[in-house]
Amino acid sequence: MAKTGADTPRERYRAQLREEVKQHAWQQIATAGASALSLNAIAKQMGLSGPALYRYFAGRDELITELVRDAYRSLADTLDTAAADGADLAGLARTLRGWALADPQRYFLLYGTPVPGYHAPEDTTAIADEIMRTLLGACAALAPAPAGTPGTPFADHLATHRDWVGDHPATPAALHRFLAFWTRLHGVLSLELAGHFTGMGFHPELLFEAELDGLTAPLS
Amino acid sequence: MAKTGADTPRERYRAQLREEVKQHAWQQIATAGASALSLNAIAKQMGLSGPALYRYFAGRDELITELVRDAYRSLADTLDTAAADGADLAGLARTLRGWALADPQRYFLLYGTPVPGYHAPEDTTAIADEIMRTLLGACAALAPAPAGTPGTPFADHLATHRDWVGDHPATPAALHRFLAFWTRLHGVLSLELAGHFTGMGFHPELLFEAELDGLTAPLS
DNA sequence: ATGCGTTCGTTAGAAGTTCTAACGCTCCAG
DNA sequence: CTGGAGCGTTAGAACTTCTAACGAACGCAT
Repeated sequence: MAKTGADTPRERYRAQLREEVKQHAWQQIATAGASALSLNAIAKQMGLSGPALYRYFAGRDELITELVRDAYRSLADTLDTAAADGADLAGLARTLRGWALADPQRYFLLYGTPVPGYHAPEDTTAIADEIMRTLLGACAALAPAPAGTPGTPFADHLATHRDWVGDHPATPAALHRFLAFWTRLHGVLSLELAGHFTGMGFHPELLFEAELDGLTAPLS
Repeated sequence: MAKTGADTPRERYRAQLREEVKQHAWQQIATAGASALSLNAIAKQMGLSGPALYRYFAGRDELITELVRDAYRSLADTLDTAAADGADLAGLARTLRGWALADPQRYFLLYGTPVPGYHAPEDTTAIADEIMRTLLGACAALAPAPAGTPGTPFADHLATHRDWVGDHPATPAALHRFLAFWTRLHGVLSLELAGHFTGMGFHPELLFEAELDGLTAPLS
């Protein structure tokens, strides 16, 4: 099952050193942001000199892509295990918040300001889709609105624009709920993590919970 | 009134060249992002060489700070004139969306991923406060909920945590509405501008309008 | 156990970047 | 018209990513 094929000592060493590089990179990102990531500094921290890291990463971009992949993987696993432990939509929301607060720059690496030229490779978007499916499942698992409740106009639009859903059997109302869930929680989280609430006096967690309340109730 | 005191020819020239630098900087930011902004490239584009720009900006950081200030000023003015033209909360929301779509990287410069070390100078946060006040005013101008409607729990919290409001006579419900307005619209906008909706098939504008509908109705 | 070849880490260097220092030139003010 | 302030230049330091060439170490196969 493990495709972590580290049979030969060389491959084992290689994998280990790559991990160590990534660990230093995360530390550097957390303290100075992703744009300030320096291969040279990492090499120096590890006791080797400059170009040595190019044996392990084709360049700065590949390292960052690898970090993005790991971050997506970490979030997907965190949400999946929470869901497996019986977390409902609200539980997943709090899990997401905890994950984001644990390392804001990691969250921003996934959902922050995009670099205009950069296009994410196929497999990272695949993990992003997995995350969406997990959350969408929790949205679909909520008790549906009582029969006769009129659907939202946007849900009607989603009923005919659900390419992104794949074969998930979610109702348009669930799709609308998922998009509201995603965008609202991202809105609160990203502004909080960016420090736009500091000095305002209120507790961001309470705003998060207030939004969550509106999200688990029937959508207006 | 105009503190734009460009009396002497030198000061006039200086101000003009600063503007030209900023114009090139915006162009460069729009195409490659703020992190890729290069003083050298701007100098080359303008026909002068490298260190010449240090007569006009103390460094890259001061240039970026100036751009942030201009961006805040632009957004504040755009919203203020819209409000002066009688725009209500929904109108201001659409104005905000138009402003953001016109130059996504400018929006991200204000509300995107923060640089861990950086602290915005006093005056930029003052303009940010002005923007908040404009939007808060539009929230307060909405028809209040019918008497007897129970306030949200978060509004109760805001009733005792309103340091940030200054002396604005907004009700706790209006404060809650403003925060929901800000975070929800930022959520939709930032994900849309970051390209996270591309390929999903639905129209982001309709999601924006759906969120706006929920925002102008009484909050849950 | 002993080559031999792959892989590793090194230094050297090119092409960038920001930013400082020192030097003329130009233009404006008194 | 002359002195000084301001402007733009080149030189250079200290960085960055990344390529190229070299020696050394390691492990696999014989």
